[in-house]
This record gives sequence, structure tokens and C-alpha cells, in this order.
Amino acid sequence: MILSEQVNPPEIPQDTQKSLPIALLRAREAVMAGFRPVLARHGVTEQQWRVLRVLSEFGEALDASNLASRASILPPSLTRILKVLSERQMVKATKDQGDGRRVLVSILDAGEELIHKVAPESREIYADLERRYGAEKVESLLEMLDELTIKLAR
Amino acid sequence: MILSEQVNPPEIPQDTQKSLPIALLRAREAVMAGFRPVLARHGVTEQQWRVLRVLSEFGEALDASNLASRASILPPSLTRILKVLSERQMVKATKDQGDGRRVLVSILDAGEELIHKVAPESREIYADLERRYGAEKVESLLEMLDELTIKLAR
DNA sequence: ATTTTTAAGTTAACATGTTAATAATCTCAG
DNA sequence: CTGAGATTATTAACATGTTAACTTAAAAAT
Repeated sequence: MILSEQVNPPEIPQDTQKSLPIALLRAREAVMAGFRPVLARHGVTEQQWRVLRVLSEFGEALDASNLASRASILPPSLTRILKVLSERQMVKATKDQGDGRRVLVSILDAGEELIHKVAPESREIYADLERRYGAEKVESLLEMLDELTIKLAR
Repeated sequence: MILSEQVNPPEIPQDTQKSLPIALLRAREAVMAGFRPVLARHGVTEQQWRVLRVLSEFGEALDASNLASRASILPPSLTRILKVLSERQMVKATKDQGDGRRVLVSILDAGEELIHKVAPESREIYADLERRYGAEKVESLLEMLDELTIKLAR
């Protein structure tokens, strides 16, 4: 046995965890871990869910760019997602009259139904999160994240 | 001109932005927007960079599970990433003697070189972030994110 | 010692992220 | 009115995320 043998490697990768991008990624994963099963049980992905939610909350048709921006999804991804959601009769995409480039997307009944079915469970997950982490802290964290996003958006 | 014409749609999707997962996603995107170009200029993706960084900081070989966990990358993704990094001679993967299931990954010279070339620019980006958002706030945000991650990890 | 169970990685299949190129349409200067 | 330039959406190509199935090897049980 050699005395100068190094000690066991540290369990905590200090520097790596001090990275803001990774901390954001891990936090997001931790939050979504509770939420994803609910969506999976209803047969939709997280991104499909975001698209439906934005459309439902906005209340009327949205063009693709706007929709992509609000749902934080890149245009190429949105194109594919809309293909799936259209086949499932959850949304409808039509060409804009007056501007042939734009595609107007609106939510259909099947989409609204899904929203209404998932919403209660979703609220429950969120409530549990606030119980565990603290509702005020959630609010505070949201503000800090928004501020960071805004200050870096240039 | 019709007077009852609706006003322009609001720029700010209130409800949608109150979602923690989306806020985390947007913040992460805002941070990475400054960082990604640096990595792209050096020919690596964000995830490849994370793998190299973990290996470099750890200082010795890591088995795949451990590496995946520390880099916040899922095992299937890691398998593919290691294939690429191995071809580029940036890492080396060998079977563990004594446990034939484990794969031990270590960083090679080309990998360390990349780290040393990118690190200065990386620090610069991070410094700029702290200038814009505030170094104390970054610290505070990191703590809150870590706490959230821990409290949800069950 | 053989069987059973666990554990570690990989592969498969599909969805999305990411960047660049392309297609289609609109705008506007000339 | 026309053609250059800008805008919107799609397509392409590759990388990663995500879950499940599968393979191999180690550990535990009988």
C-alpha cells in the first residue's frame, strides 16, 4: 500500500457545476422529470404541448413565426410538429390571405380537449413544486430568469 | 378605417412566460447564444465540449455512466458523442479490466489542446455575462437553481 | 456450480435542436 | 412595371434528446 496514494476522487465536480448553462439545464430537467410522464400519458411531447398551450392561451390564429417565438421552438422544429398535430386534428394550418408566405395556425377541438384534460394534472405538478421549493422562491426565480434573459437578449 | 378594429396582439404572452420550464429554457438559450459561436468556431458542439471539460477537470479516466451523469448527457447520446470524439483522437475509450461491462474514457492531447484554446474565450463570455447581469446575481441564481434541482431530485 | 437477477452500454426508432440552403412571396426602389 | 432585396416558411443534413429493447457481464440466490 503506497502512502502517497491519491485520495478517492471528489464526488462533486466543482467547476462543472459552477457553469450557469449546466445549472439551468439540470434545473430544467428536474422540473420536467415530474411533468413529462403526465404528457406522455396523454400521448404528446413537451414541445407539442407548448404549441397547443400557446394557441389556446392566445385565443386566435397565429402565424408560424409568432407561434414559434412564443413557444420557444425553432421554425424547422415547428414545421415538423405542426405536421404531426395537423394529422391528429389538433391544429389547422392555412395560408394567410393577403400574404401568401405566412401560415396561420389555429387550435381545433381535439387540441382544446387535450388542454382541458392535462391542465388539472399540470397544475397539480406545479403546486407540488411550489410546496417543495417554496412559492415565493419560484416567483423570485422566475423574475431572475426573465431579467437574465432580457439583459442578454442583444 | 374601422374603429372597432382590434389592436395589435400583445407582444408578451403572459401566461406562457409564467411557466418555469419555459423560463429556464429561454434563459439557457440566452446564455448559450453567446457561447455557441465560440464552440462552433472551434468545431465542437456544446455537448462534446461538456464531455471534454468534465474529463479534463476530473483529471483521470471516467466510466461512461459517471461521465454521462457529470456532463448531464444521457447514455445513448454519450455513446454517439464518444464515437465522434474518438475518431477525432480527442478521447480514448477502453474496457475496464476487472469489470467487462464498464468503458473507461480518458481525454487525449488533442482534447486538452482544444480545452486550452477555448477556455480563454469561454471565460471572456462568462465575464461579459457577469458584467451585464451582475456577478452577485449570477452567484445567487446558481444557488437557487442548485437548490431547486436538489429538492426536486426524488 | 448453475440459475436468476442486476447493472452497464449499446442499438433502435422517433422527435427535436441547430445551421445552412432553398422556395415562395412580398416590398420597394428605379 | 420590373427586378433586386427582404421576409416567411420549408427542406436538408447532422447532432442530440428520449424511451424501450437488447446485449453482455457481474453479482446474488438457490
